[in-house]
Amino acid sequence: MNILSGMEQKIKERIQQAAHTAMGEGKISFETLPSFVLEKPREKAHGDYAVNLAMALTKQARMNPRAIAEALIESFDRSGTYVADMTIAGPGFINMSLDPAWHDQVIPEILAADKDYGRTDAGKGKKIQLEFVSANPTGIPHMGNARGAALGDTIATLLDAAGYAVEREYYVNDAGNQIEKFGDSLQARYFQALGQNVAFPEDGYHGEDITDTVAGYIEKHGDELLGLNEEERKEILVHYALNEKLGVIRGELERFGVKYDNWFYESTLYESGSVMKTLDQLRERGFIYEKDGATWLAATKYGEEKDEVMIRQNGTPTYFAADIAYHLNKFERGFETLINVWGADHHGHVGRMKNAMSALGKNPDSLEVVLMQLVRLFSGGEIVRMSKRTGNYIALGELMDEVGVDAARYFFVMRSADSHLDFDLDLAKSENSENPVFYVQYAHARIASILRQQEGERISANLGLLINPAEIQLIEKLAELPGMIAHAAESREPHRLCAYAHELASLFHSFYGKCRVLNIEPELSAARLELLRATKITLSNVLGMIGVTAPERM
RNA sequence: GCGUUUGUAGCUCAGUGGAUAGAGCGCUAGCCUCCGGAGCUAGAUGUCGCAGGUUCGACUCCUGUCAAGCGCACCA
Repeated sequence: MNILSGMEQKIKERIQQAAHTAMGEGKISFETLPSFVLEKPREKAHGDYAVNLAMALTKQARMNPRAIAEALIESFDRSGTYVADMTIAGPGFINMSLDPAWHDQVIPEILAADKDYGRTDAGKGKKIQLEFVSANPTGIPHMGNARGAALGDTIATLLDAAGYAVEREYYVNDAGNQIEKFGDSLQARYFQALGQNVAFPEDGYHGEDITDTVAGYIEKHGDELLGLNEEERKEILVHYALNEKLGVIRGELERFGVKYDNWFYESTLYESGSVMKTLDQLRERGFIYEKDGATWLAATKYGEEKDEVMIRQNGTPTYFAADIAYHLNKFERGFETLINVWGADHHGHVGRMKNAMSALGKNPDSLEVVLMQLVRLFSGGEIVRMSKRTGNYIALGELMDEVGVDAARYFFVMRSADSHLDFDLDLAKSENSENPVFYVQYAHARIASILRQQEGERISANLGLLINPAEIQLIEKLAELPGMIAHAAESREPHRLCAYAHELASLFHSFYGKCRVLNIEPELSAARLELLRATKITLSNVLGMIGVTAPERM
C-alpha cells in the first residue's frame, strides 16, 4: 500500500470510528453514517485535509455541525495516523494538519518501486476487455481513429496499472455490406486500371488508396483476373486488399504505440454460427419474430422505441445482429467488464446494445461505452471535412509525420473524451512551446541533465533536510501518483494523467528556480538528488502511460 | 420532433456537493557571471449560457429553456 493512500484510508476509518465512539458516549446520534469526503483543501491555510462528516450529520444528529465536529475530534484516535492537529473551521469542516514526517517515506518508496511506481492492485486482477479503433479495414485510420487509439490505449494502460487484467482488442469488420461495396469498388478500379471504361459505383469507396492497392495488385499479378467470373474476381481482390489494409492499419497503430492482444474477425462469427446461435437465444426468450420476409428483434418489448431488423429480406444478417453476437462472445470469453471506445456518431447504438445484452440475460452495466466526441480538423482557419467517401481526410500516418507521435498522443489524451475536439493542424504542426508536451518532457530532460553532471558516489541521504516549501510540494505531488492512477482508471479518464504530468513538471520547474542541487552542501545536495531521481521516475512513468517518450536530452 | 454530448477568462480547456472557481496560450512588468531561459517570479482578465428547484452549502445534482455538435436505415 502506498504511503499516501494508506494514510488517507486510515484517517477515514478513524473518522468513522470516532462517529461510532461519540454515539456510544451519547454525544451524537445517527441511524446510518452518511457518506463523507476526505479532501485536500484548496487553501493551504485550511490544513492538509478537510473532512465534511460533521456537516453531513447535521440532519440525523439534529445538532449544530460545529458541535458535532467537536465531538468527532474528541473521539478521534490519532495513533499511527500522522494527524498532528485538528481544528473546526467554517460551517463545520474538520481541518487536519499532518506531521511532515510522512514525507520521508515517499522518495524511498518511489526509488524502490522504480518503473512500477504508481501501480496498485486495486483492480484485483479482474478481467477487463477494451475494444477500440476497430476502423473498417476498407480504408486507413483517420483522425477520429487516432483519438480513439490514444484514448483506448491509455485507458487500457491505466487499468493495467490499477491492477486489472486487461486485454486490448480490435474488431475487424471483414464481413457484411461494406465488404460487398469494397469488392465492387476494387473491381471497378481494376477494370479502369486495365483500360476498360466502366462506371464506378456511386456509393463505392472513392479513396485514392483503393486505386493504389489495385495498381499494386496488377503489378504483381497482371490481368489474370479478367478471365474469372465476378464473384471469384471480387473475392480475390477483397482478400488481397484486406490483407494489405490490415497490414497498414496494424503498422500505423504500432508506430502510434498501440499494440493489440487480439484481432477479432467479424467473419468468424458467421463461420462459427455464432450469429445464428445468438438469434436462437433471443428467439427462446421471445424477442424474435418474422415480418415482411425479414427477421426482427422485438426491442420494443424491453422499452426501445422501435424494433430492429436482424436478418434482411435478402437473407443476410444486419451489422447489429452480428454485433450482438460479438458482444455475447466477449462475455463468453470470461471478461467481467467490457469497455468499448466509440465515436459519438455511434451513441445511438449504446442503449440498443446494452438492452440487447440485458435481453440475453447479461448485466448491461458490465458493458461500458466510452463515447468520444468527434474530431474536427482545422487548417488555415477552415474546417477540413474528413470523409472516406470523398477520400479527403488526414490519415493517422500523415498526422504522425507532421506533429510526431508524442505531440499527437498527448494532444488527444489531454482532453476529456466528451469534449468536442477542434484539432488545429497549423497549430499542431508548429513545434514550439505552445505544445504542452514539450513542457513536461523538458522537465524530464532537465533532471536527466543534472543527474548526468552529478559527480562522486551516491551517498546515503538524510531526506529530513528537504523542508523548503518547493521541495515539500514536489514530494506531496509525487506521493499522489498511485491514488491518481487508481481514480483515473475507475473513472476511465486518461486526461487526468496529462493534468498530473503538467502539475508535476510545473512544481519541478519551480523547485529548480528556488533550490540549487549541485555544488552546495554535500548532505543537502544528496537529499535533493534523491528527490530528482524520484521525480524523474514519476515523470517517466506517467509519460510512458500516455504513450509519450521521456527524453534524456532535447 | 425524440435522444445524446457540450456551453467556465480574449482563445483552448481543467474543475470528487464544500471555504476566495483554476491552468496553458495570449497580454503587462521583472529574472541569464550560477545545475538546460523549451524555464522562473509577479500582475490584469469571469453574469461558471439563462431561469427555477433540491440542501447547512450548487460550476457540480434535478427540471425547464436557449445555443452548438452528433445520432434517430432491411448502412456500419
